[in-house]
Amino acid sequence: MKPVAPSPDNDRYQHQRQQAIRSAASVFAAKGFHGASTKDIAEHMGIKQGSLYYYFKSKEEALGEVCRYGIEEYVEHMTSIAVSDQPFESKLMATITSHLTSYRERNEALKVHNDERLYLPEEKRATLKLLGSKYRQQLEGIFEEGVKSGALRGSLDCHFAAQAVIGMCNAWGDIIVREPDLDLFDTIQKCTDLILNGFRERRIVKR
Amino acid sequence: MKPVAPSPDNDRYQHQRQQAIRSAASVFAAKGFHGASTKDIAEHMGIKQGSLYYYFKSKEEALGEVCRYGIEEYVEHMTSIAVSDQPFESKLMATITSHLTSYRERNEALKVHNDERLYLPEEKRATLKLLGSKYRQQLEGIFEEGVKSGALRGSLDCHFAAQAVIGMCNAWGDIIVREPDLDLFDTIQKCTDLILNGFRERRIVKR
Amino acid sequence: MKPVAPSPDNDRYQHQRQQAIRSAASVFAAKGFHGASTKDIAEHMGIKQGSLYYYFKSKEEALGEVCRYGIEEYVEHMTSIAVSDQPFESKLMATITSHLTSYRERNEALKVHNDERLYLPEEKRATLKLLGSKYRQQLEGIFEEGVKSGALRGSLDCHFAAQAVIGMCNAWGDIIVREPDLDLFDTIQKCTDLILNGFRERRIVKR
Amino acid sequence: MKPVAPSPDNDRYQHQRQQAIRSAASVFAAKGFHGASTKDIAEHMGIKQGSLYYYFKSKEEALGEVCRYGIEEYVEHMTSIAVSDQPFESKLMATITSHLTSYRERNEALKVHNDERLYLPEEKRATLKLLGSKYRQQLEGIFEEGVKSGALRGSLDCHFAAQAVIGMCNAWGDIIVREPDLDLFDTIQKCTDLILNGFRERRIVKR
DNA sequence: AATGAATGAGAGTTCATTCAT
DNA sequence: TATGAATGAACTCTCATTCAT
Repeated sequence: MKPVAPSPDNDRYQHQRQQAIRSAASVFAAKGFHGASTKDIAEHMGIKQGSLYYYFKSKEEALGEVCRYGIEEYVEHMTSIAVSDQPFESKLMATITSHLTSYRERNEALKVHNDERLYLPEEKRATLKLLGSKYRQQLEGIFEEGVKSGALRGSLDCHFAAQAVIGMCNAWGDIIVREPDLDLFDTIQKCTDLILNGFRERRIVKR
Repeated sequence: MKPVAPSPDNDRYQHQRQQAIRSAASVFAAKGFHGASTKDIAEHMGIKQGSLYYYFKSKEEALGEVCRYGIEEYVEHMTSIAVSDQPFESKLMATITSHLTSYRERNEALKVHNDERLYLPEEKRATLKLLGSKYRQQLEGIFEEGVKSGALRGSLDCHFAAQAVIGMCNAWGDIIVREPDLDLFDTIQKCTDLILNGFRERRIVKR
Repeated sequence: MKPVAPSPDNDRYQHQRQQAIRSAASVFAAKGFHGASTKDIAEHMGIKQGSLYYYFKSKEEALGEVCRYGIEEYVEHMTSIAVSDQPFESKLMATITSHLTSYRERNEALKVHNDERLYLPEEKRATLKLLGSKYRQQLEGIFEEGVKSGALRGSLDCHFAAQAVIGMCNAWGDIIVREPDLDLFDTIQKCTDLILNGFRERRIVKR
Repeated sequence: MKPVAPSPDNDRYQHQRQQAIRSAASVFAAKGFHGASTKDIAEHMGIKQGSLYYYFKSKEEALGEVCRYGIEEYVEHMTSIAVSDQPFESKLMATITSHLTSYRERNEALKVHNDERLYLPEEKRATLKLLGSKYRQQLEGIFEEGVKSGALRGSLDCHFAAQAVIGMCNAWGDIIVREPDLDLFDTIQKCTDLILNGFRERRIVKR
């Protein structure tokens, strides 16, 4: 009675809408928001252009749904890592694993979130920003734990570190998408190692 | 060299064309290739829409010119770093400085190259790819030197390392654009430090 | 009579269809034929868009029914006035009363008839025109009686007079709809007075 | 430099735009705002659909311009009648003449104003309402003079009278548009006569 | 060297209509 | 009797592009 969308409890409708979101994610990821047409999306989904509007009020709403879908699960995953009872280094690796796996496996919606969310109206962007901030803050918390436990240097700027790691993971994500032959597990190892130890040769210091 | 344009030797023409490229860079950076209109570009430049076509054959050509302009200088800079006679660590820092400075100071064309070049036809994209590869290879070379000199660990995968650093610099570039209060020099320091030493506490090992 | 519709004798069906006509009248009156959507009508009636087509073959048929409904009762009323056995002045006042009352009380279908019937196909418009002409002719007849009885000037062009009175009543109808505080009875008095006596000061002529 | 519209001082542009307004008036008058398409208007004007947008920002702006054009000259005419130095009866006749002539000669924009202005946004409607009110008030003033001079009955409700006359003129206007053979001058005479004297036989009262 | 004017292709969106259920 | 789902045509509007001047 209250929702405007047609019979929101209807399973069939929900299922089809989910398909529509996935199609939109795919097309937006490939061509960008402005470069993609609603016809492209409909065709990808196997329906006619006009029928898309049974599931979305507008192209922009489709973008909004894709972005939300892209980041939501992702943030949930991070939450479960953050609250878990692992030592710092495991949490870091779990984060990187989650991030890169997500890129490789259903990266489209997340990529759209990262690249195209600026075309959303201010209001929706604010909602997404909250989710993104939550993600960053949780990662920040993990770094703070790491400092406390002595695993990380005391001088570390945890805010900057969290931002940097997110950015790096996105960059690595692009690489593994671009080069499908890269071994995922191997890459995760390397990335974690880089973040923890850097590239420099360890000098053994005698005292 | 490609004297299709009217009075190609004319200085005034070349100057105006350069202005047009800069305007296009600015507008493409702000709105994306498809989101920007030729009218936007013309207005930014202070001429009328139709007059743009005196400088570009098409909107796509404008994008091509912006991308080339964006990456060219950038690669030249890297070349001069690579062939210079500094120790490894200076070269690394010079690279990061060049990258981040470029983002903060006239990042627009470079940003367009990074984000919008996929809308170029295959042919032009190939040209740009060559330039990008050259950049990466030079950076790779720097890392190889670093390994040889003992500054970097012998186990380092220099190809991956170069890709990673480029991606990281782009991510950091986004951050410093997003947060204009960040101190540029300070950030450069932190980034170099992270790449070299990682976040981990250095354990002093006695022997 | 035109038993294309399912179960034409069914009382429930007829009742629902009448509701549909009233809803259509309401929506057409508010938004105009082209400005109103079948969804608007269905919502006003409390059913779903597609279900309207159980009652109407097309949106146009709905318009046709509304127009017919709007003018039919109206003409019937005029007929009963015309054949009644009152003096001319009572008939005139009864006509105006009927017209203005109709506007104030359930003017929607009549308003639709007046404003939107031109969107009907020629054929249906002809039917309505017949009804309208009948109305006008009956009014014309009343005026002719008035002339014969000496109540009206012998020089009166009864055809023009009937047209004029209908137009004036429509105009007054709009006014009383627009200004809901206007007293209906008072307005009827003024209108009748204007038609009979005009605005001019009566000069008493001595002989 | 300041105006957004292309070179508003340019004569050619202004002339073409005027043509566009006239075309829009014609098409809106025939089919109503929602029933008319921009293609219809463009075709009527002899240009292509998209080119219309060189002269109007939107279909709605076109409607606004038509309505303004429709009522503006009309109100000006009334003003010149109101301030003129004629006796009451001449002013009344001049008003009716102006109204009916306008309907017959370039009735389209005025008709559009009367029938379709409700589709304008509140803001523009307010502007038009001012003009309409001015017209009515001037007519009201004419009636008040008539009462003062003794030409009209002292009991006359001048506000209602002005509204009524406007409504009646619109109704008559529709009639003369519908019946092109009607003699314009003759009709004007009859209408004036009706308003002043009514339909009733004048009884000569002896005293 | 630059512009005003026009175009045509294609975009997003709406909506009357159909039909299986 | 009524609906959810889909369609396709038409609509308003945008925009890259052209060209005479």
